[in-house]
Formats: sequence, C-alpha cells, structure tokens
Amino acid sequence: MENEKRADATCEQELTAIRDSVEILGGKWKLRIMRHLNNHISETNTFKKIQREVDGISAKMLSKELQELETNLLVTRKVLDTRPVTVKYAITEYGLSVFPVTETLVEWGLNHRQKIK
Amino acid sequence: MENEKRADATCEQELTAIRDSVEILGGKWKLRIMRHLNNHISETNTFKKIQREVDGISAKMLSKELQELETNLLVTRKVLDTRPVTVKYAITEYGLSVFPVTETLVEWGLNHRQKIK
DNA sequence: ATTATCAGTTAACTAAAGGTTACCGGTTAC
DNA sequence: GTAACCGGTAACCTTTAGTTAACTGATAAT
Repeated sequence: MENEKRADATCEQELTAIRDSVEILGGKWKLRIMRHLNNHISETNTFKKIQREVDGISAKMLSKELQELETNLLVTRKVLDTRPVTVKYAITEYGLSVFPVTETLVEWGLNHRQKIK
Repeated sequence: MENEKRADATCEQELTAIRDSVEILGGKWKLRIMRHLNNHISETNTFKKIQREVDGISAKMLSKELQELETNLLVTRKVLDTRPVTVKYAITEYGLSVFPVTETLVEWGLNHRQKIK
C-alpha cells in the first residue's frame, strides 16, 4: 500500500520527466540539428551552413529550433565579428548529455525494424 | 573521406531509427498507457478500467493508441467471455523492451529540471 | 546604383495531433 | 420495454507543428 503510493507518486514525476524530454528533444528537427552539430563539432557551424547541410530545413524552423535549444542550454549562439555578420552555433558540454538518450532510441528503433518486418 | 561517408550513412540510419522510435512511442498517450499496463501487470486491464485510470484519456484516443501498440506487438488484446463483453489488454514480453528507453528519458528529464531551474 | 550575402522575421497557409459529442450493437438487470 | 454497462466508432472541431514565400537591415563587392 505504501509501496503503491510511492510508485504512483514517482509514476507522475516520471511521466512529467518523459513529457519534458519529448517536448525538448522531440519534433522533426531538434535531434537532427543536435546530431549535425555533434558530427561537425570541430567546424564553425554558421546559420547558413547548418541550413545547407541539415536536409530540408527552412530558415524559420532552424531559427526557432536553435532558439529553443539555446534556452535549454543545449547549444550556444555566438555572433562573429565578420562581414557580413555570421553567427556560430555550437553544442554545449551539457548538450552532449542528450546522446546517451538518443543512443537508446536508436537501438530500440533499429531492433524494432528487425522485429516488425 | 571514407570515414565520412560511413558516418553519414549510419547517421541516416540512426535518424530513421530515432524517427521510428518517436513515431511508435511518442505522442501524448502511448508511454502513459504502457507504464500503466506495466504498473498494473498482475491485474485484468479492461478498456474501461484503463480509461478510468489513465487520467484524461478519451475512448477514441485510447482505442486508437491501443490498436497502434498492438500492431507494433507491444500489447495484446483479448476478448473475454463475460457479459457484457470485456476486453483485456496486456503488455507483451517484447513490450517490456521499451522500459530501458523510457528510463533514459526519465533520467534525462529529471536531471534537466534540476539543470534549468 | 545594383546586386549579393548573412541572419534572421513575418504572414499566410497546410497538415497532423488531439478533443468532444453523439451514437452503435450486444447483453443484462429492473 | 427501458435503462445501464461495455467496447468501441464517426463526424466534427480546435490546437499545435511545420511549410512556403516574401521581406528586413546591415555590409560589401561590381
């Protein structure tokens, strides 16, 4: 009975945590952007460069998604002193913490393809 | 150069895997339902019982989500010989494989709350 | 002057996810 | 026969996510 109460309480917290995670990392573009930044971590990733290389994303979506990633401390935005002005985006140390998460999603997804077909 | 090609290839597969996972487990209700079935795994979880206990879900959504979980082999559906007819839903052995995934989402989400506030 | 580049923004739209209400067929209790 | 319970379904509506296309302001090259 006590166990059940605690289980229900943590269950709620857990559902909230899952909702948070999906809200912050979900959608069509967020993880694509994060993975791209990570794969090109040694380069200077400007807005236009990211837009060219992340397949099919529009300026509007890229702008919006980068802003959200920034407010969640997953990427940094730095205006460079170039002409014309360029802006450099980079994954943060903390941003690297999403990759263990995506790794399990990748593994489950790959395994599920096998299972279903 | 060859490394880069392989990295890009697996990157695509990985993005597909992530898309699959999010498609199958994502949305407002799927993981809530899975966790509920798992938390009440020793009980007979009928449609109405689940609807009463999964907070706020409508018959339409519950029906739709359970169908999708069933086609993905994550839950089973069994019509019981009662009057009126009841239908019992249960998580499958394979369905248990989602919990390592949700676990990382939970942990990341909980940690992120700490980080942000 | 015109054109081009960069980093966006704005507005108008379409598509997808989810919610609401009413209802169906079958069965049983009153 | 009528009301209630179960497991849904159908039609309609709202909200959210994502797309498209045109535009801005600053700078620089032709």
